Amino acid sequence: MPAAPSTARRRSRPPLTPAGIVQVALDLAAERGDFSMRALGQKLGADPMAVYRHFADKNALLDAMLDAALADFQPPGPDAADPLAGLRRMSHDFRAALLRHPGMAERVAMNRPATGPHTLELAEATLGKLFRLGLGASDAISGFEALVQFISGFVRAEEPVHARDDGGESAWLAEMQAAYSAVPADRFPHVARMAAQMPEQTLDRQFEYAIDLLLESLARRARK
Amino acid sequence: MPAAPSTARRRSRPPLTPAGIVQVALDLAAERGDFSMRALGQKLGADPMAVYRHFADKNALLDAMLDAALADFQPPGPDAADPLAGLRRMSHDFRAALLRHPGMAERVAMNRPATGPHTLELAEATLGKLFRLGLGASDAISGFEALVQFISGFVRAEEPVHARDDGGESAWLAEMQAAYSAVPADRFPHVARMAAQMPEQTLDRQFEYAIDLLLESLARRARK
DNA sequence: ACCTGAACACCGTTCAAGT
DNA sequence: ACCTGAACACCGTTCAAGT
Repeated sequence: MPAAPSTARRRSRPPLTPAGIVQVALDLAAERGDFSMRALGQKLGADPMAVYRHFADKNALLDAMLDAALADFQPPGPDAADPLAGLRRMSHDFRAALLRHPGMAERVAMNRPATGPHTLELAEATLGKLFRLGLGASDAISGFEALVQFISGFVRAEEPVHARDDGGESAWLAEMQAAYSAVPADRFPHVARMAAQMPEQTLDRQFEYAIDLLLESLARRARK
Repeated sequence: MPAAPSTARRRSRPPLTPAGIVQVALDLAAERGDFSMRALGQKLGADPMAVYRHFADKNALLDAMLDAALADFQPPGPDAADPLAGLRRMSHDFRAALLRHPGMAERVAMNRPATGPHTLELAEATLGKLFRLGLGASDAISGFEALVQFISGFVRAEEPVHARDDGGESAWLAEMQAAYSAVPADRFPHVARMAAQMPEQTLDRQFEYAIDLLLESLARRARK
C-alpha cells in the first residue's frame, strides 16, 4: 500500500501558488477572451477571494500575467547583422505574443512601469537594436516609445475584431466596406474611393505598413 | 398673470431628446472621466431606462457621442499650401478633440464603421491631404489607417495618466523614472540608460515624435 | 401605447464571521 | 492565524407590471 498522501495532496485540489494562479488566469483569458476575478476563482475551484491571499488586487495579478505572457518571446541575438530586420521581426513577434494573451496589450499601453524580467529583456533587446541602428539616446528612446505605443494600441484595437463570433476579421472588413460604400460620393469622394480598397486592408497589412513607416524614418534619422 | 406653462414646461424637467441626451452624456464623461448608463440616468433626472427609448443600447449612444465630439474639429482648407503641415496640424487637433471627450478614443479604435457627418468630414479632409501629398490610393488609405490607429491608441493609453488624482503626467513620469532607475544596470544597461532620459519623454513629445516619424515616411513615399 | 422600476446576471473588493 | 463567503457598491439590459 502506498504511503498516505502528503498534506498537499490530501485536499481535493493542490494548494494555490502565485505561478499556478497566473497560469490558470492566462488560460482563462485565452479561452474566454476576457477575464474576471470571479471567473478565475471558479476555474481554480476556490473562493473568489482566495486569489487575494497571493496578489494584492487585480492590478498586481495582471502585472504578473503580463510578464508571464512575454516569457515565450525570444529576442534575436544582439549581433545579428541587420538591426532593422531585427526590429521588424521583434515588432511582429511582440504583436503575436500580445494577441495570444487577450487583455495584456491594455497593460502595456497603460504605461504602468512594467519591470518583470521578460518585459525588461524585450525592452533591452529593442533598445539595443535601435542603438545599433546608430540612433542617439534621445531618438532611440522616443523611437522605442513610438513602437510600443503603436503596437499595444493596435492590438487593443484588433482584439475585439478577432473575438467577433461571426466571421472575425473578414466579417469586419465586409462591414467596413458596406458602410463606406453607402457614403454619398459627392460630399465625401475620397472616403467613397476608400471603400473599394477596403478588402485588401487586412489587419496584417495595416500593421506591417505602419511599422515599416516608423522603422523607415528611424533608419533615416540614424543615417544622418 | 402669465399663461399656464406649456406641456413641455409643466413637467419638472424638459422632455428628453437624442441631442440633449448626447450633450449631457458628453458632459458627464468630461466631468467624471468615465461614463455609465446609470449615472447618465441620474444626471438626466430620469430613470436609467429612459435613455433606451431614444437609443437602442449603449453602443448606439456612444456612436452618436463620438460624432458630436468631433463637431468642434475644424479641418484646414483643402487648398492650403503645405499638405504635410496640414496633416500634422490635423493629427494634433484630432488628439486634442479626443482628449476633451474621455472614452471617445476607444470608439475610434474599435474600428466600428463610424459614418457620422463630422467623422466623415475628418476622414475626407485627411485623405484629401494624403492625396495632395502625392500618394496613390493604396498608400493614402494605409497611411490614413496608420495615423488613426496610432492617434486613437495613444489617447486611449494616455487618458488614465491624465485622470490620475495625484500629479497626473508629472507623477507618472516620476514613477516611470523611479522604476527604471531601480533596474540592475549590469543586466539591462540600455533600460537603465533610458531612466535618465525619462523626464523629457512627456506625452506631448512622444506624440509629436511618433506622428513625425509616420508623416516623414509618407512624404518620402509620395516623392518617389 | 408609453413609461417605470424591479430583477437578472454580472463586476472588484471590504470586512465580519467562522474555524 | 488563516480562510471563507456574505455584503457593498457598482454595471448593462430584460421584461413584467403599472398608468
